Amino acid sequence: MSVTIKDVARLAGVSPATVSIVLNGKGKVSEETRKKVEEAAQKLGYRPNIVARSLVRGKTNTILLCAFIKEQEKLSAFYGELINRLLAAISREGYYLQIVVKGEFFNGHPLDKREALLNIARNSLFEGLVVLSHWPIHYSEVSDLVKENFPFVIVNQRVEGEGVSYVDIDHYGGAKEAVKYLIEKGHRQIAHLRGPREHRHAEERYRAYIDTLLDFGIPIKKEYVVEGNFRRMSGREAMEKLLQISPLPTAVFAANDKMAIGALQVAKERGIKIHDDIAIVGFDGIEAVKYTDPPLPTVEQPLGELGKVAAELLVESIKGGEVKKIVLPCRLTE
Amino acid sequence: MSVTIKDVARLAGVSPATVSIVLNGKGKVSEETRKKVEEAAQKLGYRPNIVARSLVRGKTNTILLCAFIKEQEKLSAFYGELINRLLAAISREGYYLQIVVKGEFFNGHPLDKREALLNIARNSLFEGLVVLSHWPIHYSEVSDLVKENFPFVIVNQRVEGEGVSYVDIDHYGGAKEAVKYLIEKGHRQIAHLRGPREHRHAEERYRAYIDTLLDFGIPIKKEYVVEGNFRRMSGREAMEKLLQISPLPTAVFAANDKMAIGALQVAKERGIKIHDDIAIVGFDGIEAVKYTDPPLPTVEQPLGELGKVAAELLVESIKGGEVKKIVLPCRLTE
DNA sequence: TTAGTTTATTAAAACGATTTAGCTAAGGAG
DNA sequence: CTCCTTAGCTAAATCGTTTTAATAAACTAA
Repeated sequence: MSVTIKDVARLAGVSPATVSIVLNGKGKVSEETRKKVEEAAQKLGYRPNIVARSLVRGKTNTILLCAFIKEQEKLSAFYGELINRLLAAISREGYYLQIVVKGEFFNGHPLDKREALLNIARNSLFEGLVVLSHWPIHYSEVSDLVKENFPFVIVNQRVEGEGVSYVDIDHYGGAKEAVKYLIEKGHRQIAHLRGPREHRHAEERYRAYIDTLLDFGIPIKKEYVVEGNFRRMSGREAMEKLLQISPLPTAVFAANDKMAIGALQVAKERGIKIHDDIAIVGFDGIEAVKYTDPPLPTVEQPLGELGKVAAELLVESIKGGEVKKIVLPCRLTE
Repeated sequence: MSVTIKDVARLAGVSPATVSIVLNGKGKVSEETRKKVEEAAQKLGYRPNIVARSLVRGKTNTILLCAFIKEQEKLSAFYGELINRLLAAISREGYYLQIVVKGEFFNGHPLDKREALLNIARNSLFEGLVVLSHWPIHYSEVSDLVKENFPFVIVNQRVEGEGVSYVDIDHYGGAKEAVKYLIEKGHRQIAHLRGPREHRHAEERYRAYIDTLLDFGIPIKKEYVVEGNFRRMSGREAMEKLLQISPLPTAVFAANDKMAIGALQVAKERGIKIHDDIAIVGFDGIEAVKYTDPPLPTVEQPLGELGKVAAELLVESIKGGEVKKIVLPCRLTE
């Protein structure tokens, strides 16, 4: 079938061992045999079988990205940038990337949280594991990995405890920036269009909203906080509720960009001038807010950075370095 | 180190062969040994080493996605949906996905077009190859794959000739839809904001623009065609040029959404009413056009479908089925 | 009883590389 | 001349499975 090291050896008139030595550049060989081997390999178009190499070396140089995200969610719409940078960073270190998404098939059956991590690790196929999750992860779900000393890094969640590396985004800090920005623009009647209660990020952004108002001595108005579900339509509905309150808020901090866009649409339909009458600021940094009229300020999540740092942490962990817990700041863009 | 089949065999008091037979469900074993083996495997938490299995079986069940795209481009911004569906479809068939992007490292050195395809194929690591490319691919670049009978499918480009499967999008047809839509709305002064000359898709969309006008007996005005580079800013510049022409066009067909958005912005700044004074329609179906004011009609590229069909073609090809050339229609959404 | 068949199990080969340990020949030191 | 070193090469073991062919035991049929 395909060309093996034996074929090269035969053609070059040497042993397979010699071929291996020449092609891997280890050990000593005479200039003459080196040439013979290289020519033979060239002529036959020989490529080493990576599987065989992996078996004997005991490593595949592949890392696995396990994405636990909602089905409907596009892995890439949001995490595309993350994957790009992750891929770039690990490929530079000589690793390959394999991706598996929750609900999809791995080793025969659909990947689901519990069973997966440990099995995959034990599988011994991968050098390391990147765990990207939308839902909080409990220490017990990764303690086996820690025990086996299997390199992994958690992305987008924080898991305290020994032996765990993670990189997460500072939603609290980012949200504080957003609210501060509005306050510094002179707003005092600031509403918050919050995300679902069960969503950790929504909760953090909400906390930041409350804390920042308190920091500046601005009284909290309960009716200024309306809950949405992160989708545009819920932003519309929430905005409609807000517009019935008097005094009208002069600013809205939306917990994500989609809801901010919904709010903007309703406001415009009512003839309310964005920025002048009501300021709106979102969160996430999706592309669409650049193209609304007017464009909306937003708190940009450093998703690319997330991928890059995840790669760095993982590679360090593979090399036996220490685990690290990193929280990346986000910044507000207008 | 890790648990091997020998460990299981020893604990169960049988030979490794028996363990393999039990765990793979082939061959006959007594109920008694089956139990012993299963218990031992369970107890030790045994997982077969996939690398070893792959070596002996001669297949890794992994397919490789080779993305030849521009560096700055986000693999995922545009192709996210594609990858999602591709991944879903192949994982259902029991295959894993590995991704490598142009410019990133593969097997030691940065992946670049020529060398790559054949080498990778010969590598024997992968069951099949999905080639996603932004640039036209010449038959000679894949003829080696054809010769070696290595399963592959080309996505986003058309390569005529024997032994080649591809799935592409009907840019010409989609663009025709767009122009027809404008004509049916009563427009006769239709401008075209075309993409760069060297870009195949831009060229096809341009051809469709010309052909459709001719079909309807509408005279072509050379000055109504302005070239941009697919970026928003060039859409702005082009629109500014168009607005100096008299008679003013009453409609603009932009070769992509970003340019359409740029055009929209300029028009709005000049106080021109979109739809009433000037209709604009874009191409691509990016999310942002849903949130402009007003939202723009666009020709949606079925990127998810592209991924799904690619997977189907590839799997069929792996199974020894015949090659197919498929062109997917796009549809206009308002 | 004997030959033939079926059943349950396993020894050993294979997959294709890498790596270890050893061998030969040549060169150098005494 | 002998001993030691070194350079250059290779035979054979190894990685962890799967699979083939063989074996032993048990059962069937005549």
